[in-house]
Amino acid sequence: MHSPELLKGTLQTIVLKVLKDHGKMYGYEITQRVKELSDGRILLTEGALYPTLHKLEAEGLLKTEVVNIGKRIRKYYLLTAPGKALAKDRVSEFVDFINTMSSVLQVKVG
Amino acid sequence: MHSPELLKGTLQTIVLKVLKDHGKMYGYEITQRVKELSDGRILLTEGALYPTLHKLEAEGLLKTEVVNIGKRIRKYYLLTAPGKALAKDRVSEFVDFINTMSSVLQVKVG
DNA sequence: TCTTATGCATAACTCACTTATGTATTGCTG
DNA sequence: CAGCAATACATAAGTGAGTTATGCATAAGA
Repeated sequence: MHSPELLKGTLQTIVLKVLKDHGKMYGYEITQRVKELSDGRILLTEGALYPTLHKLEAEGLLKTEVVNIGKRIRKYYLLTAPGKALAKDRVSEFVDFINTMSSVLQVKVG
Repeated sequence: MHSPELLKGTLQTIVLKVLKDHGKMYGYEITQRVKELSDGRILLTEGALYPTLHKLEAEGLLKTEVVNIGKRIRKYYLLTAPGKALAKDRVSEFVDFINTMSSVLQVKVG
C-alpha cells in the first residue's frame, strides 16, 4: 500500500471482518488472506498483527485454539459473539467514514 | 467523527482538495467548510490543522496572503501548481485505498 | 456583562503503528 | 545437501500524525 498512514485505524476492522467471513484462522493465514484480497496492496506486519490479536483476545472478542502441526504450533482465532457484533459495527463505521469522506472530497466511489 | 483513528492520514488530502475546490481560504474557514461538507462528522482541530498548513507552505505546495479584517488578521492559503498536482494525486490515492478496503471488507460503497 | 464565535499559534502528550530483533520448523532449489 | 525462502509465533524500541491543552486577541450576541 502506497501511503501506510491511511491504514491507521483499520487493522482491527480488517481482522474482525476477515475472521467473520472466513471463520477460524491463524495469524499468518490472516496476513496471506489480506494480501490476497487486497491484491498485494495491504501487507499486514507481524509487529502490528500479533499484538492486535492478543488485545482482542484479552477483551473477549476472540478465542483461540492451539493446534500442533508437526513440531510447529498454530494458534487459531475465532470470533466470540461480542466479536461478531463488533465486526459488524466496525464495518458499518468504516462505510460511514467512506461516505463522509466522499462528500468532503467530492468523489464517487464503488 | 466516531473513530478519529480513521482520519489519520487524511488531513493533508482533505485540506488540499478543499482548497482546490473552493480556492483561496483561511484556516478557520477550512474547518467550517469541512464541518459543513461532512455534516458535522469531521471536526478539524486547530492543533492539527495549523501545523499542517505551515508544513504544506514550507514545502511550496501552498502560498499565503495575509489580510487585515478590522483589527484581526486572516491568513489566506492558495494552492501552488505543485500543490494542485499533489491534491489530485492524494485524492486518487484515497480512492484506490477505498477500493482496496472494499475488496478486503467485501462491502459495496457509493 | 459575559459567554460564544472568530482567528491565529505552539507545546506536551498519546498510541497505533513500523522497524528491528529473536526463535524455530519446513520446503524448495542449485 | 547446503543455504535460502517460506512458515509461524512473539516482543521491544522507536516514530509521527494526530489530540489535548494552553495562550493571545477581537467581534458578536444574549
